[in-house]
Amino acid sequence: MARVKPAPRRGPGQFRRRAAVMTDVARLAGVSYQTVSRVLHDSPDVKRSTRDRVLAAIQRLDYRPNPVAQALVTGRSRSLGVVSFDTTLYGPASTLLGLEQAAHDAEYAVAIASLRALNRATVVEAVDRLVRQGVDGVVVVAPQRAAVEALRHVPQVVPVVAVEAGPDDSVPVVAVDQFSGAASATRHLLELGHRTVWHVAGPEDWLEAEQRVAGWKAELQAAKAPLPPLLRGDWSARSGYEAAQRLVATDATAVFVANDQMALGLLRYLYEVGRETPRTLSVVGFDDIPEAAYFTPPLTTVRQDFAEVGRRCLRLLLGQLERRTPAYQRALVAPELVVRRSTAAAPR
Amino acid sequence: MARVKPAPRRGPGQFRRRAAVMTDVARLAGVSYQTVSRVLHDSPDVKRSTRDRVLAAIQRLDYRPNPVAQALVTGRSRSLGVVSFDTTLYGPASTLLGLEQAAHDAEYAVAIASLRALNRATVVEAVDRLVRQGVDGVVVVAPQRAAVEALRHVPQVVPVVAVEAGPDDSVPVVAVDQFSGAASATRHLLELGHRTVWHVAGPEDWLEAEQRVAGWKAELQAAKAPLPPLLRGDWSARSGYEAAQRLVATDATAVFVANDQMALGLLRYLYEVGRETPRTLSVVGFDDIPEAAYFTPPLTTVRQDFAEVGRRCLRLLLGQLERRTPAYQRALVAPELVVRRSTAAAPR
DNA sequence: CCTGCGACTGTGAACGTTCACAGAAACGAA
DNA sequence: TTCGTTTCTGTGAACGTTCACAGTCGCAGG
Repeated sequence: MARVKPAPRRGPGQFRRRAAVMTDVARLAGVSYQTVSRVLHDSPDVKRSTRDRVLAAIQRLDYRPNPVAQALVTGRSRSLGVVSFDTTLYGPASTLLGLEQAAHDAEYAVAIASLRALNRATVVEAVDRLVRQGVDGVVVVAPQRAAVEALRHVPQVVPVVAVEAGPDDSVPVVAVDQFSGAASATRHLLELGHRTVWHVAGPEDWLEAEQRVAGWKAELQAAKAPLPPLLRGDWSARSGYEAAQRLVATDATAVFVANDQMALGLLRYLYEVGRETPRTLSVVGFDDIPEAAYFTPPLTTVRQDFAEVGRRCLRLLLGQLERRTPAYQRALVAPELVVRRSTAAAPR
Repeated sequence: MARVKPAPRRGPGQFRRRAAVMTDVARLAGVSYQTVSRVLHDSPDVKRSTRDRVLAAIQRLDYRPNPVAQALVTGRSRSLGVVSFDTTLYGPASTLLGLEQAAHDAEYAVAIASLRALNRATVVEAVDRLVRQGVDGVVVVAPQRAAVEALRHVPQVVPVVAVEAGPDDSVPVVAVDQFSGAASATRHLLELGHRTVWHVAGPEDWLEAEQRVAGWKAELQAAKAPLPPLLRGDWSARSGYEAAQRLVATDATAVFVANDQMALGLLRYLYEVGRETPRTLSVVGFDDIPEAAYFTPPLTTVRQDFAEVGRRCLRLLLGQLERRTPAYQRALVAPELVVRRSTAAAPR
């Protein structure tokens, strides 16, 4: 609980009045700097009265230890690096947010490095940059195959955990269970009586996209439903719009779209050509972006708890940091189907 | 250009092989650490041959200066702090991204601090946290009145610049010109022959919302159009949906909505009640989120160049950093009207 | 009265840099 | 030869902490 100080009003141009350091506190309290340090780390062997004097001096001078100096001597900075690809997308942005808040609670600082392009070199460079900056651990939020691939080539000088990295064991991973999410979306449509379910997938190099494809396929197989050809998009609304053009030429009555943006584009096309949703075609999305409830019609979708993903990442990282040994684990966060009005019973 | 090194494959559990430090380089090159330091800062007075030897040693040992040590001794960390409120929103997320990339180009690291709640105490605490962490400057991306208000109470130990802070002079500000954006949206509708334009505003405590209201009002006045009552939302699609309910009870033929999400909700309601857009009601949004082009109908909106905002912030901050004196300036980024299909000539 | 021990406190060095200065070569000029 | 310059290079201290150790003090036991 950092106390908020009363904000000395100063004229312009006067930055950086020298802050109190440990020796200042020591002098004021009439002890050595070491004793101050001991009080700070509440070491048991400081006499009660001494501790109180030191504490008073700290208060009086508004002393706060210099984290840079601490980092230099301990080799630990209490800071984490996050490398991410496009934090403008809802998923990565939410994960980053969850992570930052979890880190804050654990008193860790967060530094970011965003990638302009995604490939081995950029990922390695970004991690390297963060490590040199002195972070204690790195989280890579880059759910593309290329990122995971790149992770294998990141020198392991510091613990690394990946987010949404698919089934790869080279690094600990935290992910939403895309497979089960896709399966439940598919199952929902099947249970509404649709003979089968089409799928508009995300780009092949995105592991989440592939996991969703797998979940969809597995569920169809389990239900012995025919497997329609796969349609591909690139996550954008535009690509959903285009997928819809192909879709309306088929006898599809239900489609599971790999994210909400594409579902939006698809809905848009359906509307343009007068195909009523959900009467003639049921649509399920994925992500549950805040706008999904206001699509036309409100979108049935699969919600991912990104904040939880952030928290789990931190937990994994901290775990590694403490025992100084990498934990090859996977943490899976369960997604949740949110039924709205874009899905209905199959037409007959 | 950080060279990417070949990634030594190491077994699990072996973090942190000691990295080379300056004395290692010095020893290998047969010079003193000071000479190495000089080469690093390319000081003119190092003999050519010595420089080459040092450079070779640096290369050989893959030496990189330790930024923590540098920060300790120079008092500068080449890092920036960004405090932001909700980076899940498109605007803040894009600004953050632009900022990070600009910082990266200037070889500055970026640390983030996100606020869970927005008030004086949280803003002050966040800035304070970043400063203690050792950042050289802080950017506050929190376009609410409370944030700006809070900024006045932030101890000025370090340069601070605000994003979208409205017309307040206590701190340098970078902002998109909301006023002119709103004016051009309004003008567009007026030029289509609408008698007047309604407005669904954002929350009162958001300065951008107020600026947009002002721009809208000014344009109506300039055109001597009647001023309809103001409708308020909270940026969410839900609130746009609710505003629409009030709107359809009026004779409005054109509405300027303060952001795209609310416009989406509004569009949704209009559709539900069978009010055709744009035939009976023209709608303009604000932001141009990536999905806007896929709304039903594709949304006419005002695009904000957030990346540019990020770049300008950095420039301002760096300026202050160099001349050690705060610059009370405002940098205004021009927005751009993007006409799509949600606007049409007034019905007659 | 000394010794030993626990409780507490202080000192010196280290972390990896930069800064301010001092020192050594090299070289031409007196 | 000696000196003064110029050019280059090295030394010591500092930044603000922590770590490992070495005190000092009071008091009980022999």
